[in-house]
Amino acid sequence: MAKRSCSDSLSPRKKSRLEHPLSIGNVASPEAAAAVDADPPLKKLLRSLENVTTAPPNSGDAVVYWMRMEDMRIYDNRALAQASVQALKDHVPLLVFFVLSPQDYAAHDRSPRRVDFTLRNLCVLKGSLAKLDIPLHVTTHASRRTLPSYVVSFLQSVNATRLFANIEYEVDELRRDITVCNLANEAGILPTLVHDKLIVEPGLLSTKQGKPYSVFSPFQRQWLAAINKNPNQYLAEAVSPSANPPTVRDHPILGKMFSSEVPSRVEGFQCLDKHQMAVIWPAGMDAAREMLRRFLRTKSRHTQSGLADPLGEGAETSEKKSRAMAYKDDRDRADRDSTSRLSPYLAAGVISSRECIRAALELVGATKVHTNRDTGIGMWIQEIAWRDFYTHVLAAFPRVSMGRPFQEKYADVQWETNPEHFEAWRTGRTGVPIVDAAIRQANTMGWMHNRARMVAAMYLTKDLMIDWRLGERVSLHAAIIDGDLASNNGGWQWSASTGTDPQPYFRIFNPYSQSEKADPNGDYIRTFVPELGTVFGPEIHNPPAKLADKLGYPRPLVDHKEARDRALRRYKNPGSK
DNA sequence: ACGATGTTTAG
DNA sequence: TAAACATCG
Repeated sequence: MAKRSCSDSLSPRKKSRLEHPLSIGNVASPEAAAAVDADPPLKKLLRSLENVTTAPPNSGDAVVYWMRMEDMRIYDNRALAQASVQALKDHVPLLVFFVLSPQDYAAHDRSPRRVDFTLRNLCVLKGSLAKLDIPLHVTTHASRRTLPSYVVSFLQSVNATRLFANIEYEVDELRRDITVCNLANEAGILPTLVHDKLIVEPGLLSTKQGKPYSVFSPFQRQWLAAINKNPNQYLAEAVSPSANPPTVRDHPILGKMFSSEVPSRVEGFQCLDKHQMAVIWPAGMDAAREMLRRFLRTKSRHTQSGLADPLGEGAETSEKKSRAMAYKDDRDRADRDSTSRLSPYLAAGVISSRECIRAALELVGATKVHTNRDTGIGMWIQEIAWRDFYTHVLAAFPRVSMGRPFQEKYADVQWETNPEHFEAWRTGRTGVPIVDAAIRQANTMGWMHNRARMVAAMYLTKDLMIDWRLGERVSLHAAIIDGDLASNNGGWQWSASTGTDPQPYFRIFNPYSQSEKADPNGDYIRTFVPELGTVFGPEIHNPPAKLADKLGYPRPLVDHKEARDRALRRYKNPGSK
């Protein structure tokens, strides 16, 4: 069973496993959580970088860019850009290094699909880098504990002078990188870690009291102001890496790396529908850019079934609204190809969010970033702001990823522990069509429409009253190809009302009215819930028991109104039944 | 990034 | 009479 993130940081005494027949993983004690928040690992990393004492080395055989599973691209990649500039300056070749770390993937509940997506992207990158005579060396290292020393001995084995990497903001990754920096420093290798994932780096924005933002709206205001004040800083494209001198291929160690293979699998992460995933989510920057172009430039097209055709070209549009332009009105429609579908690419860093914003601004001829015009583009840029926000929250309040609710007052909310209910939710057999369609979409596509995510998550946490942490783990672990710890955690805590959302606990979706809005004709439901494939009337949103029985579709597990009252009761008075 | 319910308004 | 709006949870 996978362990929860950061578990190894807690003393065994302070580990408290909630009494729960369903494993939600380890939950940090309030004291441990407070301690991590008081001095977040990101600050520690930045401090240890300041303390690096190594003098810039002037001889060696390589500058190394260590690519990780969240920055898998060559273009607009800050660490890679800096590494390349430095390599050129130092007259040494640039080497790209990647370590597959199965224990980390297990600890972070990565899905086999996500791991497979990583491998597929590595294959594409290997070829693209080779064209620049840059070797990509991919290895597997089983033990996450010894990974830092493994990385540093690799650096020594290629006689590296410098190490470049983009910062990963998860707690375990930050702690790993602190150790790597210290070890590299001791070994005389100069480490450089840079902010790259977000438009605005974590820690930069703060309230008038100097505290990190914990509410989205004011965060977004500041976020926009910062970007518009200095767009060149925040939206600039990082320089593309220069080619190595071709003589690198003669180097006894680096030369061999051109012919080494990217592993085809990672032990314990067998992806059973590799081929289908490769069709829906092709790897590589070209695929990501094509996805972006489709969103910005084409009008959505729907298949006969009503399911948005994930690979359909769409109609190139000049006058008609593109999908991006229609985003404001269409984004809550689960039955349409209404969203960009870029999340797998953004999560893996195959495309940068900077590039997304640049392309969106260019489309509407705007020079300022805004989120409130009626072009649709503004609403889409807001989604990128949410992405930044949740990583800022994770960086400033790392306990949210250690099993703690952002709002501690909800730490004692009583959760139901019915394993049959959880199993029904996980497999898409809750008897609520929109919820089941959502879950089954994730199980078949590795991806879920954003509105469907909210509806499905809200149903688990408020109707079934099952712990959000279980949903958080399972959604990443089982099916989803686009898992990002910060966004996933933020989304789940939003759904569970334990998060940063200042709206009170009574934000409870009515799954049936949500269904009518997200899927007015039932196309989405019929596509993913074949039992209901012959139901065309409005009853598809909530099939009468007789009809459900006849079609072999399950009856609802709970009555929504009763469940709603139960949730209201429990949140009003955490600890009560 | 809400829902249920009651009240007002447009037609 | 239904859609829009306001209020409260």
